[in-house]
Amino acid sequence: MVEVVFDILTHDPDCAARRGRLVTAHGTVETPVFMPVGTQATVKSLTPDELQSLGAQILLGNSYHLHMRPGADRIGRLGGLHAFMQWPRAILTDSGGFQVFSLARINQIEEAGVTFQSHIDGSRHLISPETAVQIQLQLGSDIAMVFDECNSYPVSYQYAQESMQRTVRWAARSKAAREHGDQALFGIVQGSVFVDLRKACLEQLEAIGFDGYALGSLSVGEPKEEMLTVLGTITPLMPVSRPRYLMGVGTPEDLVEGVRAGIDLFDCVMPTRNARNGMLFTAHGSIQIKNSAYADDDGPIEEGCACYTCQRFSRAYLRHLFVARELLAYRLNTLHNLHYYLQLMAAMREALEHGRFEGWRRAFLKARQR
RNA sequence: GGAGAGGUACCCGAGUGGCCAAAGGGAGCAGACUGUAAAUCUGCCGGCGAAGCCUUCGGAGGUUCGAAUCCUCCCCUCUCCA
Repeated sequence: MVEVVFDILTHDPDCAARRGRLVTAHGTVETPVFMPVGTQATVKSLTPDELQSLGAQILLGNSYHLHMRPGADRIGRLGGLHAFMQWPRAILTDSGGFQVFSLARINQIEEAGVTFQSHIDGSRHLISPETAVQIQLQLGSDIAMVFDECNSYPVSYQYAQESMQRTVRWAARSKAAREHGDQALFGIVQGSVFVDLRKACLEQLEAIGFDGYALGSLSVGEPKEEMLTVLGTITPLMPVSRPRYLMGVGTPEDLVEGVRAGIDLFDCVMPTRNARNGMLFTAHGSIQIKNSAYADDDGPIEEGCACYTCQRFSRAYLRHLFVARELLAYRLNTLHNLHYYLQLMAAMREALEHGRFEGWRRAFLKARQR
C-alpha cells in the first residue's frame, strides 16, 4: 500500500505559507486545501460527481456519526467509506473528538475514553483512543485523527491543562493502536488559548511522532485575536515537513490567515451549513439570499462567478427557492459556497506558486472592504 | 320569513370584567451559524419612544373605578328550516 507522503513545493518568501502536495492512496492533494465536510458519508445535498466537478480533492468524514449509524463495521464490510459513498478521492476522518465538545450534554469523559449516549437512540457507547482508531481503520480513510477532547471556550487554565495532558495520553494510545502504515495518523494540539500549554502539547506529540499535526479547539467561541495568536504562535513551531491541519476553521478570512501562518489543511461546515441557511459567500463579503432586497434582483449571486448556480440563476430565483423552502435551494447554494471556498484555495495555491501570496492577500482583504 | 352561529392585529385563531397592546400559528422583516444531533436557531412584528404615552378587538351609544369581554340599537358574514 502507498503511504501518505507530503512534499513541500515552495515556501512563500514573505510569510510562513507553503505550497505542498499530499500523496494518498486515493489521489494527490494539492495544498493548502479545503476539505468539504461530509459528516454522514455525504456532503449534504451534493453528489460525489458534483464535488469532483467543484474541484474537491479530499473530504472529511466523521467517526462518531458513522459509528452510530450505520456502523463502521458495516461500512467496512461494504468495502469501506470510499466505496460506500462512491467517493474515489482522499478522505480524512475525524475521530469523534469534536463530538466530545459538541455533544457534551450527552457524554462523560474519563481516562479510558468518552461514553456517549447516542443522540439517535440513547444507548451508551464508549469511544476510546483505541476504538476511534479501529473505527477509522474500518472506514478506511486516508488520514485518521487521534481521539482527543475538543475544549469549549472559555475553560480554566487548570482544566485546559488536565484536558491537554489527557489528550496527549490518548494520542500515545492512538498511535500504539494503529496497525496499518497506509493510513496516516495525525496528532491534535490542544491547550485552549494558553500558548504555553499549546507548546507543551506540541512537544509531547512530536515526541510520540505523527504523520501530521493539527490545531484543535479553535474558533469555538474565543475572540478572533486569541485564535490568531494561537495560530500565529504555534503553527510555525509545528514540524515543517509534516502537513499541518487547522481543524474546523473557518471563514474565508480565517483560511487566508491560516495559510499565511503555514497551515496546509482546513475543514469547516461553514460553506455547506450556511448555504443551507441562506448565507452565500462572495469576494465582497457574504449576503443573505432571503433578504427582500433580492426579490427583484436578476443578477447572479456574484458577478463573474463561474459556478453552476451563478452561470444560470438569478438572485431573485434563488431567493424564491429559499423562501419557498424548495430543495433545489440547498443544492444550488451549496454548490456556490463550496465553489467559492475551493476557488479561494486554488487562488491561494496559485499565488504561492508565483511567490506573490502577500500581494494576493492584500487584494483579497481590500475586496472585502467593499 | 323563522332558528342558530359569528365578526379580534397583514391572514388564521385564542381570549368572554382588571394580570390585555391582546396567547398560539402563519406570513413578513432582520440576525446568527467555524473538526455538522443544523433544510437549524434567535430577535422584531399597532404608533412614537428610555421609562412611558397614544390609538386598537365590525359601528354607535351605555353600564362600571375599569370593557375585546356586560347591556341597547345598527351593519355585515355563515349554517339550517320555510
